[in-house]
Amino acid sequence: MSAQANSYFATYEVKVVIVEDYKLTRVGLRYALNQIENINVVAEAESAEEGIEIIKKEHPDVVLMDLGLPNMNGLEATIKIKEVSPDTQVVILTSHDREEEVLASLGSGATAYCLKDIDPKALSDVIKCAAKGACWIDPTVAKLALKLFPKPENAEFLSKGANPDPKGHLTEREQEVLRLLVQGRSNTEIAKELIVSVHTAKAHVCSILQKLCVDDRVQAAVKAIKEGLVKA
Amino acid sequence: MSAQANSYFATYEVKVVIVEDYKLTRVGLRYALNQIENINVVAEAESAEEGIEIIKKEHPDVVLMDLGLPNMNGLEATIKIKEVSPDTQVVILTSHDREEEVLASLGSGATAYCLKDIDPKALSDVIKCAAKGACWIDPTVAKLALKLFPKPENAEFLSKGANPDPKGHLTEREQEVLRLLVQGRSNTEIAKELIVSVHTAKAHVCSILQKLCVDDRVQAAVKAIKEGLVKA
DNA sequence: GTTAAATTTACCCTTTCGGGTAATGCCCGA
DNA sequence: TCGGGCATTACCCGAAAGGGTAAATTTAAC
Repeated sequence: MSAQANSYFATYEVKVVIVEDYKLTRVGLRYALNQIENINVVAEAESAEEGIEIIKKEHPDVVLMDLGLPNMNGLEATIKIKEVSPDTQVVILTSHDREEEVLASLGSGATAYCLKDIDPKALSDVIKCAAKGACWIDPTVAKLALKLFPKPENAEFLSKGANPDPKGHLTEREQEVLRLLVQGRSNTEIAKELIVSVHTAKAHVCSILQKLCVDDRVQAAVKAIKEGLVKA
Repeated sequence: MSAQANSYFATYEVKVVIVEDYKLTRVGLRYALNQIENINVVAEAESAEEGIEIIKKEHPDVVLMDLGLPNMNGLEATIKIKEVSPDTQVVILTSHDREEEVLASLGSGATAYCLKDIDPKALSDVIKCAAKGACWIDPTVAKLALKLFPKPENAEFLSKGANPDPKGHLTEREQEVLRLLVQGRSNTEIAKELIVSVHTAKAHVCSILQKLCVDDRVQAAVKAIKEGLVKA
Protein backbone atom coordinates (compact mmCIF):
# COMPACT_ATOMS: atom_id res chain seq x y z
CA MET A 1 0.00 0.00 0.00
CA SER A 2 1.50 3.26 -1.03
CA ALA A 3 1.48 6.18 1.36
CA GLN A 4 0.93 9.85 0.91
CA ALA A 5 1.42 12.29 3.72
CA ASN A 6 -1.07 14.96 4.62
CA SER A 7 -4.01 13.37 2.91
CA TYR A 8 -6.61 11.64 4.95
CA PHE A 9 -8.58 10.33 2.04
CA ALA A 10 -6.55 8.13 -0.22
CA THR A 11 -5.87 9.80 -3.54
CA TYR A 12 -4.28 6.79 -5.14
CA GLU A 13 -6.02 3.81 -6.66
CA VAL A 14 -7.58 1.83 -3.82
CA LYS A 15 -7.82 -1.92 -4.36
CA VAL A 16 -11.05 -3.24 -2.92
CA VAL A 17 -12.38 -6.76 -2.41
CA ILE A 18 -16.02 -7.35 -1.59
CA VAL A 19 -17.12 -10.23 0.62
CA GLU A 20 -20.89 -10.58 0.62
CA ASP A 21 -23.11 -13.59 0.20
CA TYR A 22 -26.02 -11.94 -1.61
CA LYS A 23 -25.18 -11.68 -5.27
CA LEU A 24 -27.53 -8.79 -5.81
CA THR A 25 -25.87 -6.68 -3.14
CA ARG A 26 -22.47 -7.76 -4.32
CA VAL A 27 -22.82 -6.72 -7.91
CA GLY A 28 -24.67 -3.59 -6.91
CA LEU A 29 -21.81 -2.57 -4.68
CA ARG A 30 -19.25 -3.35 -7.29
CA TYR A 31 -21.06 -1.35 -9.88
CA ALA A 32 -21.59 1.61 -7.60
CA LEU A 33 -18.01 1.68 -6.35
CA ASN A 34 -16.41 1.31 -9.73
CA GLN A 35 -18.12 4.53 -10.72
CA ILE A 36 -15.97 6.29 -8.17
CA GLU A 37 -12.64 7.69 -9.06
CA ASN A 38 -9.65 5.97 -7.44
CA ILE A 39 -11.64 2.97 -6.31
CA ASN A 40 -11.04 -0.30 -8.04
CA VAL A 41 -12.99 -3.37 -7.02
CA VAL A 42 -10.66 -6.16 -8.03
CA ALA A 43 -12.64 -9.14 -6.80
CA GLU A 44 -15.76 -10.38 -5.06
CA ALA A 45 -16.34 -13.36 -2.83
CA GLU A 46 -19.60 -14.89 -1.69
CA SER A 47 -18.14 -16.64 1.33
CA ALA A 48 -15.56 -15.90 3.98
CA GLU A 49 -13.41 -18.82 2.92
CA GLU A 50 -13.34 -17.71 -0.68
CA GLY A 51 -12.66 -14.14 0.37
CA ILE A 52 -9.68 -15.11 2.48
CA GLU A 53 -8.15 -17.04 -0.39
CA ILE A 54 -8.53 -14.06 -2.68
CA ILE A 55 -7.11 -11.67 -0.12
CA LYS A 56 -4.08 -13.91 0.42
CA LYS A 57 -3.23 -13.40 -3.22
CA GLU A 58 -4.44 -9.90 -3.92
CA HIS A 59 -3.56 -8.13 -0.67
CA PRO A 60 -6.13 -5.41 -1.34
CA ASP A 61 -6.08 -2.08 0.47
CA VAL A 62 -9.63 -2.52 1.72
CA VAL A 63 -12.08 -5.36 2.19
CA LEU A 64 -15.78 -4.66 2.31
CA MET A 65 -17.05 -7.29 4.71
CA ASP A 66 -20.54 -8.46 5.38
CA LEU A 67 -21.20 -9.79 8.86
CA GLY A 68 -23.88 -12.37 8.20
CA LEU A 69 -22.08 -14.94 6.11
CA PRO A 70 -22.76 -18.68 6.03
CA ASN A 71 -20.32 -21.01 7.80
CA MET A 72 -17.51 -18.74 8.87
CA ASN A 73 -18.96 -15.33 9.67
CA GLY A 74 -17.58 -11.89 9.04
CA LEU A 75 -15.93 -11.57 12.44
CA GLU A 76 -13.89 -14.71 12.16
CA ALA A 77 -13.08 -13.76 8.60
CA THR A 78 -11.88 -10.35 9.76
CA ILE A 79 -9.57 -11.89 12.32
CA LYS A 80 -8.21 -14.25 9.69
CA ILE A 81 -7.72 -11.47 7.18
CA LYS A 82 -5.72 -9.36 9.61
CA GLU A 83 -3.51 -12.41 10.11
CA VAL A 84 -2.82 -13.16 6.48
CA SER A 85 -2.77 -9.56 5.29
CA PRO A 86 -2.22 -7.13 8.16
CA ASP A 87 -2.07 -4.05 5.98
CA THR A 88 -5.46 -4.73 4.50
CA GLN A 89 -8.13 -2.60 6.16
CA VAL A 90 -11.48 -4.20 6.86
CA VAL A 91 -14.65 -2.16 6.48
CA ILE A 92 -17.71 -3.82 7.96
CA LEU A 93 -20.83 -3.25 5.92
CA THR A 94 -23.91 -4.63 7.58
CA SER A 95 -27.46 -3.91 8.53
CA HIS A 96 -26.95 -5.02 12.12
CA ASP A 97 -26.75 -2.38 14.77
CA ARG A 98 -26.44 -4.58 17.85
CA GLU A 99 -23.87 -3.38 20.32
CA GLU A 100 -22.14 -6.73 20.60
CA GLU A 101 -21.57 -6.91 16.88
CA VAL A 102 -20.20 -3.40 16.67
CA LEU A 103 -17.74 -3.93 19.50
CA ALA A 104 -16.80 -7.40 18.34
CA SER A 105 -16.15 -6.12 14.84
CA LEU A 106 -13.81 -3.41 15.99
CA GLY A 107 -12.20 -5.84 18.39
CA SER A 108 -11.63 -8.28 15.58
CA GLY A 109 -9.57 -5.79 13.66
CA ALA A 110 -12.04 -3.89 11.51
CA THR A 111 -11.24 -0.22 11.10
CA ALA A 112 -14.66 0.96 9.98
CA TYR A 113 -18.26 0.00 10.60
CA CYS A 114 -20.97 1.04 8.15
CA LEU A 115 -24.65 0.37 8.07
CA LYS A 116 -26.11 -0.64 4.77
CA ASP A 117 -28.25 2.41 4.39
CA ILE A 118 -25.13 4.39 3.60
CA ASP A 119 -25.13 6.10 0.24
CA PRO A 120 -22.51 5.01 -2.28
CA LYS A 121 -20.66 8.30 -2.31
CA ALA A 122 -20.27 8.29 1.45
CA LEU A 123 -19.21 4.67 1.37
CA SER A 124 -16.53 5.50 -1.14
CA ASP A 125 -15.24 8.22 1.14
CA VAL A 126 -15.17 5.81 4.03
CA ILE A 127 -13.27 3.31 1.92
CA LYS A 128 -10.77 5.96 0.93
CA CYS A 129 -10.05 7.05 4.44
CA ALA A 130 -10.12 3.48 5.73
CA ALA A 131 -7.43 2.71 3.17
CA LYS A 132 -5.23 5.12 5.09
CA GLY A 133 -6.06 3.35 8.33
CA ALA A 134 -8.57 5.81 9.72
CA CYS A 135 -11.31 4.58 11.98
CA TRP A 136 -14.86 5.39 10.99
CA ILE A 137 -18.01 4.35 12.79
CA ASP A 138 -21.56 4.85 11.61
CA PRO A 139 -23.44 7.63 13.42
CA THR A 140 -26.20 5.34 14.63
CA VAL A 141 -23.78 3.05 16.42
CA ALA A 142 -20.91 5.40 17.20
CA LYS A 143 -22.22 6.05 20.71
CA LEU A 144 -22.16 2.35 21.48
CA ALA A 145 -18.50 2.18 20.62
CA LEU A 146 -17.48 5.49 22.16
CA LYS A 147 -18.97 4.76 25.55
CA LEU A 148 -16.39 2.03 25.88
CA PHE A 149 -13.66 4.60 26.37
CA PRO A 150 -13.12 5.37 30.03
CA LYS A 151 -13.89 8.86 31.22
CA PRO A 152 -10.55 10.23 32.39
CA GLU A 153 -11.64 11.86 35.63
CA ASN A 154 -8.35 10.98 37.22
CA ALA A 155 -6.02 11.47 34.31
CA GLU A 156 -3.05 13.37 35.64
CA PHE A 157 -2.59 15.25 32.41
CA LEU A 158 -6.09 16.66 32.54
CA SER A 159 -4.75 19.82 34.01
CA LYS A 160 -1.12 20.00 33.21
CA GLY A 161 -0.31 23.27 34.92
CA ALA A 162 0.23 23.94 38.61
CA ASN A 163 -2.32 21.41 39.75
CA PRO A 164 -1.33 19.88 43.07
CA ASP A 165 -3.47 16.76 42.66
CA PRO A 166 -6.67 17.83 44.39
CA LYS A 167 -6.34 15.12 47.05
CA GLY A 168 -8.26 11.91 46.99
CA HIS A 169 -5.87 10.67 44.37
CA LEU A 170 -3.39 7.90 44.47
CA THR A 171 0.23 8.44 45.34
CA GLU A 172 2.87 7.05 43.03
CA ARG A 173 3.47 4.13 45.27
CA GLU A 174 -0.20 3.37 45.45
CA GLN A 175 -0.46 3.47 41.69
CA GLU A 176 2.37 0.99 41.54
CA VAL A 177 0.55 -1.27 43.95
CA LEU A 178 -2.68 -0.84 42.02
CA ARG A 179 -0.95 -1.92 38.83
CA LEU A 180 0.17 -5.14 40.47
CA LEU A 181 -3.19 -5.61 42.11
CA VAL A 182 -4.87 -5.46 38.70
CA GLN A 183 -2.53 -8.20 37.54
CA GLY A 184 -4.05 -10.36 40.23
CA ARG A 185 -1.06 -10.34 42.56
CA SER A 186 -1.62 -11.11 46.21
CA ASN A 187 -0.42 -8.82 48.94
CA THR A 188 2.50 -11.15 49.51
CA GLU A 189 3.48 -11.05 45.86
CA ILE A 190 3.11 -7.31 45.72
CA ALA A 191 5.36 -7.01 48.75
CA LYS A 192 8.02 -9.18 47.14
CA GLU A 193 7.79 -7.30 43.87
CA LEU A 194 8.24 -3.95 45.56
CA ILE A 195 10.74 -5.33 48.07
CA VAL A 196 8.78 -4.25 51.11
CA SER A 197 7.05 -6.12 53.90
CA VAL A 198 3.60 -7.61 53.54
CA HIS A 199 2.40 -5.09 56.08
CA THR A 200 3.36 -2.29 53.76
CA ALA A 201 1.66 -3.83 50.81
CA LYS A 202 -1.48 -4.31 52.87
CA ALA A 203 -1.35 -0.74 54.04
CA HIS A 204 -1.15 0.52 50.48
CA VAL A 205 -3.98 -1.70 49.35
CA CYS A 206 -6.09 -0.47 52.24
CA SER A 207 -5.59 3.16 51.35
CA ILE A 208 -6.27 2.38 47.72
CA LEU A 209 -9.58 0.82 48.68
CA GLN A 210 -10.47 3.85 50.72
CA LYS A 211 -9.44 6.35 48.08
CA LEU A 212 -11.31 4.52 45.34
CA CYS A 213 -14.32 4.12 47.63
CA VAL A 214 -14.57 0.39 47.09
CA ASP A 215 -14.87 -2.54 49.44
CA ASP A 216 -12.43 -5.03 48.03
CA ARG A 217 -9.60 -5.48 45.58
CA VAL A 218 -11.80 -6.87 42.86
CA GLN A 219 -13.81 -3.69 42.71
CA ALA A 220 -10.58 -1.74 42.85
CA ALA A 221 -9.24 -3.61 39.84
CA VAL A 222 -12.46 -3.16 37.90
CA LYS A 223 -12.60 0.52 38.70
CA ALA A 224 -8.96 0.94 37.79
CA ILE A 225 -9.54 -0.55 34.38
CA LYS A 226 -12.78 1.22 33.67
CA GLU A 227 -11.38 4.59 34.62
CA GLY A 228 -8.09 4.05 32.93
CA LEU A 229 -6.12 4.40 36.15
CA VAL A 230 -3.71 1.78 34.95
CA LYS A 231 -2.20 1.55 31.53
CA ALA A 232 -3.62 -1.47 29.77
CA MET B 1 -29.90 19.68 15.01
CA SER B 2 -31.89 18.65 12.00
CA ALA B 3 -31.66 15.11 10.77
CA GLN B 4 -31.64 13.61 7.34
CA ALA B 5 -31.81 9.89 6.83
CA ASN B 6 -29.49 7.97 4.53
CA SER B 7 -26.82 10.60 4.41
CA TYR B 8 -23.67 10.12 6.39
CA PHE B 9 -22.21 13.47 5.59
CA ALA B 10 -24.40 16.31 6.69
CA THR B 11 -25.92 18.10 3.74
CA TYR B 12 -27.44 20.91 5.74
CA GLU B 13 -25.71 23.99 7.09
CA VAL B 14 -23.40 22.86 9.88
CA LYS B 15 -22.88 25.37 12.68
CA VAL B 16 -19.30 25.24 13.87
CA VAL B 17 -17.51 26.87 16.80
CA ILE B 18 -13.72 26.89 16.98
CA VAL B 19 -11.89 26.73 20.31
CA GLU B 20 -8.20 27.32 19.82
CA ASP B 21 -5.78 29.55 21.66
CA TYR B 22 -3.49 30.46 18.78
CA LYS B 23 -5.06 33.28 16.86
CA LEU B 24 -3.20 32.44 13.70
CA THR B 25 -4.51 28.89 13.62
CA ARG B 26 -7.94 30.09 14.62
CA VAL B 27 -8.42 32.57 11.82
CA GLY B 28 -6.76 30.24 9.37
CA LEU B 29 -9.23 27.53 10.25
CA ARG B 30 -12.17 29.84 10.07
CA TYR B 31 -11.14 31.12 6.69
CA ALA B 32 -10.51 27.65 5.30
CA LEU B 33 -13.74 26.20 6.62
CA ASN B 34 -15.93 29.05 5.50
CA GLN B 35 -14.82 28.32 1.94
CA ILE B 36 -16.61 24.99 2.24
CA GLU B 37 -20.21 24.62 1.28
CA ASN B 38 -22.58 23.87 4.14
CA ILE B 39 -20.10 24.77 6.82
CA ASN B 40 -20.66 27.92 8.79
CA VAL B 41 -18.21 28.94 11.48
CA VAL B 42 -20.36 31.03 13.76
CA ALA B 43 -17.85 31.84 16.47
CA GLU B 44 -14.34 31.41 17.77
CA ALA B 45 -12.99 31.21 21.29
CA GLU B 46 -9.42 31.45 22.50
CA SER B 47 -10.04 29.70 25.80
CA ALA B 48 -12.12 26.81 27.07
CA GLU B 49 -14.10 29.07 29.39
CA GLU B 50 -15.00 31.46 26.62
CA GLY B 51 -15.83 28.57 24.33
CA ILE B 52 -18.23 27.02 26.82
CA GLU B 53 -20.07 30.30 27.25
CA ILE B 54 -20.48 30.63 23.52
CA ILE B 55 -21.63 27.05 23.12
CA LYS B 56 -24.23 27.48 25.88
CA LYS B 57 -25.83 30.14 23.74
CA GLU B 58 -25.17 28.97 20.22
CA HIS B 59 -25.59 25.20 20.60
CA PRO B 60 -23.53 24.56 17.46
CA ASP B 61 -23.58 21.25 15.64
CA VAL B 62 -19.85 20.84 15.93
CA VAL B 63 -17.04 22.24 18.06
CA LEU B 64 -13.50 22.15 16.79
CA MET B 65 -11.50 21.72 19.97
CA ASP B 66 -7.83 22.18 20.58
CA LEU B 67 -6.36 20.07 23.36
CA GLY B 68 -3.59 22.30 24.61
CA LEU B 69 -5.46 25.24 26.05
CA PRO B 70 -4.39 27.39 29.00
CA ASN B 71 -6.19 26.91 32.33
CA MET B 72 -8.96 24.49 31.57
CA ASN B 73 -7.75 22.16 28.84
CA GLY B 74 -9.59 20.66 25.92
CA LEU B 75 -10.56 17.48 27.72
CA GLU B 76 -12.25 19.19 30.60
CA ALA B 77 -13.86 21.56 28.15
CA THR B 78 -15.18 18.62 26.14
CA ILE B 79 -16.76 17.07 29.22
CA LYS B 80 -18.33 20.38 30.10
CA ILE B 81 -19.63 20.93 26.59
CA LYS B 82 -21.30 17.54 26.48
CA GLU B 83 -23.02 18.52 29.72
CA VAL B 84 -24.34 21.88 28.63
CA SER B 85 -25.02 20.91 25.02
CA PRO B 86 -25.26 17.15 24.61
CA ASP B 87 -26.18 17.26 20.92
CA THR B 88 -23.09 19.25 20.05
CA GLN B 89 -20.42 17.00 18.59
CA VAL B 90 -16.84 17.66 19.60
CA VAL B 91 -14.06 17.21 17.08
CA ILE B 92 -10.61 17.22 18.61
CA LEU B 93 -8.02 18.95 16.46
CA THR B 94 -4.54 18.65 17.85
CA SER B 95 -0.97 17.84 17.01
CA HIS B 96 -0.64 15.38 19.89
CA ASP B 97 -0.58 11.70 19.08
CA ARG B 98 -0.03 10.32 22.57
CA GLU B 99 -2.18 7.34 23.37
CA GLU B 100 -3.45 8.73 26.65
CA GLU B 101 -4.70 11.87 24.99
CA VAL B 102 -6.46 10.00 22.25
CA LEU B 103 -8.23 7.66 24.64
CA ALA B 104 -9.00 10.40 27.12
CA SER B 105 -10.48 12.56 24.38
CA LEU B 106 -12.84 9.89 23.17
CA GLY B 107 -13.66 9.02 26.76
CA SER B 108 -14.49 12.62 27.47
CA GLY B 109 -17.16 12.65 24.82
CA ALA B 110 -15.40 13.67 21.62
CA THR B 111 -16.67 11.93 18.52
CA ALA B 112 -13.70 12.60 16.28
CA TYR B 113 -9.96 12.99 16.66
CA CYS B 114 -7.92 14.78 14.00
CA LEU B 115 -4.26 15.60 13.77
CA LYS B 116 -3.40 19.06 12.63
CA ASP B 117 -1.73 17.94 9.45
CA ILE B 118 -5.14 17.21 8.01
CA ASP B 119 -6.01 19.09 4.87
CA PRO B 120 -8.94 21.48 5.03
CA LYS B 121 -11.12 19.56 2.63
CA ALA B 122 -10.73 16.38 4.63
CA LEU B 123 -11.38 18.28 7.84
CA SER B 124 -14.58 19.64 6.41
CA ASP B 125 -15.69 16.11 5.55
CA VAL B 126 -14.91 15.00 9.05
CA ILE B 127 -16.90 17.90 10.45
CA LYS B 128 -19.83 17.03 8.24
CA CYS B 129 -19.96 13.42 9.27
CA ALA B 130 -19.24 14.29 12.89
CA ALA B 131 -22.28 16.53 12.74
CA LYS B 132 -24.31 13.38 12.15
CA GLY B 133 -22.67 11.73 15.13
CA ALA B 134 -20.20 9.53 13.31
CA CYS B 135 -16.93 8.62 14.96
CA TRP B 136 -13.76 9.40 13.06
CA ILE B 137 -10.23 8.80 14.21
CA ASP B 138 -7.07 9.88 12.49
CA PRO B 139 -5.18 7.07 10.74
CA THR B 140 -2.02 7.62 12.71
CA VAL B 141 -3.75 7.11 16.03
CA ALA B 142 -6.65 4.87 15.03
CA LYS B 143 -4.75 1.73 16.03
CA LEU B 144 -4.24 3.10 19.52
CA ALA B 145 -7.97 3.51 19.97
CA LEU B 146 -9.02 0.33 18.20
CA LYS B 147 -6.83 -1.94 20.25
CA LEU B 148 -8.96 -1.02 23.22
CA PHE B 149 -11.80 -3.12 21.89
CA PRO B 150 -11.67 -6.65 23.24
CA LYS B 151 -11.08 -9.44 20.79
CA PRO B 152 -14.24 -11.52 20.96
CA GLU B 153 -12.68 -14.95 21.12
CA ASN B 154 -15.42 -16.16 23.37
CA ALA B 155 -18.35 -14.32 21.92
CA GLU B 156 -21.13 -16.79 21.55
CA PHE B 157 -22.29 -15.23 18.33
CA LEU B 158 -18.99 -15.79 16.58
CA SER B 159 -20.39 -18.87 14.99
CA LYS B 160 -24.09 -18.65 15.19
CA GLY B 161 -24.95 -22.01 13.61
CA ALA B 162 -24.85 -25.42 15.21
CA ASN B 163 -21.97 -24.62 17.47
CA PRO B 164 -22.20 -26.60 20.68
CA ASP B 165 -19.86 -24.38 22.63
CA PRO B 166 -16.51 -26.08 22.09
CA LYS B 167 -16.03 -26.77 25.82
CA GLY B 168 -13.82 -24.69 28.01
CA HIS B 169 -16.55 -22.08 28.03
CA LEU B 170 -18.65 -20.86 30.83
CA THR B 171 -22.11 -22.20 31.50
CA GLU B 172 -24.97 -19.75 31.87
CA ARG B 173 -24.87 -20.05 35.59
CA GLU B 174 -21.16 -19.44 35.66
CA GLN B 175 -21.55 -16.36 33.53
CA GLU B 176 -24.13 -15.12 35.99
CA VAL B 177 -21.70 -15.68 38.82
CA LEU B 178 -18.91 -14.05 36.85
CA ARG B 179 -21.05 -10.98 36.33
CA LEU B 180 -21.53 -10.63 40.08
CA LEU B 181 -17.90 -11.42 40.73
CA VAL B 182 -16.87 -8.55 38.48
CA GLN B 183 -19.08 -6.29 40.55
CA GLY B 184 -16.91 -7.16 43.49
CA ARG B 185 -19.42 -9.36 45.27
CA SER B 186 -18.16 -11.89 47.77
CA ASN B 187 -19.11 -15.54 47.55
CA THR B 188 -21.62 -14.95 50.31
CA GLU B 189 -23.22 -12.07 48.46
CA ILE B 190 -23.27 -14.01 45.22
CA ALA B 191 -24.98 -16.87 47.01
CA LYS B 192 -27.66 -14.56 48.41
CA GLU B 193 -28.19 -12.90 45.05
CA LEU B 194 -28.68 -16.20 43.29
CA ILE B 195 -30.57 -17.70 46.21
CA VAL B 196 -28.26 -20.64 46.61
CA SER B 197 -25.91 -21.74 49.35
CA VAL B 198 -22.44 -20.33 49.76
CA HIS B 199 -21.07 -23.71 48.85
CA THR B 200 -22.69 -23.50 45.45
CA ALA B 201 -21.37 -20.05 44.82
CA LYS B 202 -17.91 -21.20 45.77
CA ALA B 203 -18.17 -24.18 43.45
CA HIS B 204 -19.10 -21.93 40.55
CA VAL B 205 -16.30 -19.52 41.26
CA CYS B 206 -13.85 -22.39 41.42
CA SER B 207 -14.85 -23.72 38.04
CA ILE B 208 -14.73 -20.21 36.62
CA LEU B 209 -11.18 -19.84 37.83
CA GLN B 210 -10.22 -23.14 36.26
CA LYS B 211 -11.93 -22.44 32.97
CA LEU B 212 -10.40 -19.00 32.67
CA CYS B 213 -7.01 -20.40 33.70
CA VAL B 214 -6.50 -17.84 36.44
CA ASP B 215 -5.51 -18.11 40.06
CA ASP B 216 -7.90 -15.78 41.80
CA ARG B 217 -11.06 -13.78 41.34
CA VAL B 218 -9.25 -10.56 40.63
CA GLN B 219 -7.60 -12.02 37.58
CA ALA B 220 -10.92 -13.53 36.61
CA ALA B 221 -12.58 -10.12 36.79
CA VAL B 222 -9.82 -8.47 34.77
CA LYS B 223 -9.89 -11.19 32.15
CA ALA B 224 -13.66 -11.01 31.97
CA ILE B 225 -13.55 -7.31 31.25
CA LYS B 226 -10.67 -7.42 28.82
CA GLU B 227 -12.20 -10.20 26.81
CA GLY B 228 -15.68 -8.82 26.95
CA LEU B 229 -17.07 -11.84 28.75
CA VAL B 230 -19.39 -9.60 30.69
CA LYS B 231 -21.43 -6.81 29.28
CA ALA B 232 -20.14 -3.51 30.60
C1' DG C 1 13.88 24.03 60.84
C1' DT C 2 9.48 22.96 61.52
C1' DT C 3 5.40 20.80 59.35
C1' DA C 4 3.06 17.91 56.45
C1' DA C 5 2.62 14.06 53.60
C1' DA C 6 4.20 9.77 52.06
C1' DT C 7 6.37 5.38 53.03
C1' DT C 8 7.31 1.92 55.91
C1' DT C 9 6.69 -1.54 59.57
C1' DA C 10 4.01 -4.02 63.11
C1' DC C 11 0.30 -6.03 65.91
C1' DC C 12 -4.45 -7.43 66.62
C1' DC C 13 -8.79 -9.69 64.88
C1' DT C 14 -12.65 -11.67 61.96
C1' DT C 15 -14.08 -12.86 57.54
C1' DT C 16 -13.32 -14.57 53.09
C1' DC C 17 -10.96 -17.28 49.63
C1' DG C 18 -9.39 -21.15 47.13
C1' DG C 19 -8.32 -26.23 46.98
C1' DG C 20 -9.65 -30.74 47.51
C1' DT C 21 -13.04 -34.18 47.68
C1' DA C 22 -17.62 -36.04 47.28
C1' DA C 23 -22.45 -36.71 47.29
C1' DT C 24 -27.18 -35.65 45.35
C1' DG C 25 -30.65 -34.69 41.84
C1' DC C 26 -31.76 -33.12 37.02
C1' DC C 27 -31.96 -33.01 32.18
C1' DC C 28 -30.45 -34.16 27.71
C1' DG C 29 -28.55 -36.89 24.16
C1' DA C 30 -26.69 -41.42 22.77
C1' DT D 1 -31.73 -46.80 29.61
C1' DC D 2 -27.41 -45.32 30.69
C1' DG D 3 -24.18 -42.16 30.96
C1' DG D 4 -22.27 -37.19 31.06
C1' DG D 5 -22.58 -32.55 31.99
C1' DC D 6 -24.60 -29.27 35.06
C1' DA D 7 -26.27 -27.34 39.38
C1' DT D 8 -26.50 -28.00 43.98
C1' DT D 9 -24.92 -28.88 48.70
C1' DA D 10 -21.52 -30.13 52.14
C1' DC D 11 -17.20 -30.79 54.75
C1' DC D 12 -12.24 -29.59 56.13
C1' DC D 13 -8.22 -26.78 55.93
C1' DG D 14 -4.54 -23.45 55.24
C1' DA D 15 -3.80 -19.15 53.29
C1' DA D 16 -5.10 -14.67 52.20
C1' DA D 17 -7.81 -10.58 52.70
C1' DG D 18 -9.58 -6.56 55.07
C1' DG D 19 -10.34 -3.51 59.31
C1' DG D 20 -8.45 -1.10 63.08
C1' DT D 21 -4.81 1.21 65.34
C1' DA D 22 -0.19 2.79 65.98
C1' DA D 23 4.43 4.27 65.22
C1' DA D 24 9.09 4.92 62.97
C1' DT D 25 11.25 6.82 58.84
C1' DT D 26 11.89 9.14 54.92
C1' DT D 27 10.88 12.86 51.75
C1' DA D 28 9.18 17.18 50.40
C1' DA D 29 7.54 21.53 51.10
C1' DC D 30 7.22 25.91 53.41
